[in-house]
Amino acid sequence: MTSTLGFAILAVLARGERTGYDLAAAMRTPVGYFWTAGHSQIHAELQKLRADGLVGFEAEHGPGPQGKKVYHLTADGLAALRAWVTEPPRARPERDELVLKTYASWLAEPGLLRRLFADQLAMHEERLAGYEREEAAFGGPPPPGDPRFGNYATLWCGLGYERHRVEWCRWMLERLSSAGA
Amino acid sequence: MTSTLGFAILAVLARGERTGYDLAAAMRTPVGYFWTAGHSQIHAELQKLRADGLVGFEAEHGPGPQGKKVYHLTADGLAALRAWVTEPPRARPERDELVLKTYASWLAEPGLLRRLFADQLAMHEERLAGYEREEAAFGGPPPPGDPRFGNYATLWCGLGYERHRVEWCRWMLERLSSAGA
DNA sequence: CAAACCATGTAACCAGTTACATGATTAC
DNA sequence: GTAATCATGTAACTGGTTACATGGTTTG
Repeated sequence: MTSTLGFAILAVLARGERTGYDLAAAMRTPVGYFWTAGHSQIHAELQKLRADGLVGFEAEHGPGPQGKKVYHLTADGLAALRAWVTEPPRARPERDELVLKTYASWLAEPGLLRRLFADQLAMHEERLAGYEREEAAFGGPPPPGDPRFGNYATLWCGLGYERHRVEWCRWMLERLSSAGA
Repeated sequence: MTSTLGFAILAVLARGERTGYDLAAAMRTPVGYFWTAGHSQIHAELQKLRADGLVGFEAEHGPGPQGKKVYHLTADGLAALRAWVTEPPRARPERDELVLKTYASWLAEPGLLRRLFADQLAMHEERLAGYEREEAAFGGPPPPGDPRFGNYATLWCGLGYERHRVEWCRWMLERLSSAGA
């Protein structure tokens, strides 16, 4: 029973062999935009994946007390990843603290509330601008089948999400202003 | 150090006294759209909130081996909730399994992938239609300061989110169709 | 030679889920 | 009377975070 984190690791490894350290870096950027994990979790998961025969490694001489291990997908690992990709995602409960605050926002001081949403708006506008720069660097979507299609399609999702968030923050600020201080 | 779940409970209690059972129901609908918890977690959290003096309860005779406890906010609880509402939300790591699958989608069979996104599209269209019906029932936003403002504003966020998701699924399907197979 | 980076691992803790356990009240 | 609902709690487990622990390699 491979966990979602396990598949996240397999998905990175499908693009080329990596050390645990490299995987941790990938789990910050770009995979961190939709799935994250610290290095301690990654090393533990790699041991499980290895026990299940989904990854293997070559030990190399390198830094640290244990040297380094370069992990790669096995044939079984690739097959498991391929099968997982098109299966419907397990529904996870939503958890959005800003929306929860919004639910209780009728209790808040209007000035402080406007400040909260103005800050959130600025943050999402900044992220959006960053994604737009990234998108421009692509110059159009790569074809499905190209690994870069995965990067582009997730970026496109991020663009849509940030736009939605920006619009919602602006809508909130309008509502909060029109009702006076 | 009250947890976010603690504030979710306080936010519900701010609208009126409730039993743990009632709180669990609220954590399914409507709060469940942005924060969820099972009843076991809620009872445990209520004990902590009580130890911190943020809630109190009246024991009543009722069903079950322990009777029932009707919880209410204390003055401290209301103050803590008010202070929390306008503080910036703690950044949580994103975890979106569908986007992770998308990242690995270059490996997938095109037909199965189209099926995945068609199903997701149908699901989000259905949710969107439901939210639109709810929105129509409001007949415009209540003023901030009205508890119903909280409900309306979170609903508006949900509407935007579902629209974004619908658009992204459609974009994916277009990309996947134009590339043949 | 010092700091930053590369590299792997364990342990303790916290949050959240699922399963177990009990039993009164209400509606049919 | 029986089933659904109301009602509260504990225990075991899983996933994830933070802190602890070690030490080699590279760059300035």
